[in-house]
Amino acid sequence: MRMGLCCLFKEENVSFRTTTATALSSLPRGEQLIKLSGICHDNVRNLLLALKAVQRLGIGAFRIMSPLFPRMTHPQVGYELADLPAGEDIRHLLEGIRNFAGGHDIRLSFHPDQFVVLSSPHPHVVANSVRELTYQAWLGKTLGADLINIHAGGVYGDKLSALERFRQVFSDLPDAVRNRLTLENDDVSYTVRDLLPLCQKLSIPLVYDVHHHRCNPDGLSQEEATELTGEIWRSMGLEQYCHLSSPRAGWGGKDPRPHADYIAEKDLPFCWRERVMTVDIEAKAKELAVVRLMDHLRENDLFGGAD
DNA sequence: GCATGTCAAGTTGTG
DNA sequence: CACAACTTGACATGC
Repeated sequence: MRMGLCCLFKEENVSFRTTTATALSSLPRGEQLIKLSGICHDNVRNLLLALKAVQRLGIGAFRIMSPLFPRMTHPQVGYELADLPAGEDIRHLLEGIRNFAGGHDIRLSFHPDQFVVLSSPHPHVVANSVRELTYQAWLGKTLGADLINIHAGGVYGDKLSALERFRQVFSDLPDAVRNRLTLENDDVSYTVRDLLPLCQKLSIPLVYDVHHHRCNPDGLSQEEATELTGEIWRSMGLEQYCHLSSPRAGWGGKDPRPHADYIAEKDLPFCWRERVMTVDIEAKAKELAVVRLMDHLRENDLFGGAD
């Protein structure tokens, strides 16, 4: 089992900067680009530090912050790498990051935020989403990240029509996006059972989030969901990807959806142990939570053959 | 200095 | 019907 860290660190001295469109708008274009250049340069240097920390800690996957290059696709203040004073340096660093990740077998992924919705009935929402995905696919190609994972989006009163809209948009996506796109079951709308037919038919890898499955059950057992989603990954020659988290207030609490600082060991599905797969750990204590879970598995000799 | 509210974008469920 | 949640730091504002 390969463990993944999501975006940020608790104790490692790695951080990512951002800026807002409002703050940028008050500057002339030249100063905007200088400011953005500094932020992007810092972020790329920190991404390399992040991967070095991940490698040192024995973590095998890393989810990259979507706004690594903040506001890059914004309609007013958007920009390209070539526009930035440090653009060439940044391009160099990106190449170094790809080599480091590839050389140390660190799997990289992206997880665009909630504004990326391909099933929306509103054309402008879909258009903005495709633009954002195109940016992330370019970044994925440059960095060697093979996965851009999104949710199926809104229901709009009828899941089947929403999924049909998704299917049509999906077929028209640029290759670089379509080759990386994966779908994940969410905690309110789309379950594994909802997504399986679409994913099987279009060969879209399905990221199985067991926490969302527990919050939003669909009649499938965890073993069934693991096997059925795993079959799609296997048929495409890819290592299966799953998500794991624990509820902040426990399973008896008011709302089980907010994530806890650490993973409760009993929340790791039994059938995942010994399985060849990547598991992103979604926990507030970040790398500390990943390391703690890996230590637990190692102490109990539950890590499978790969370790 | 420090505390606080806002920030591009969508959708759902709660109050 | 308005608003928080999803998530985090940067920035502007006001004391």
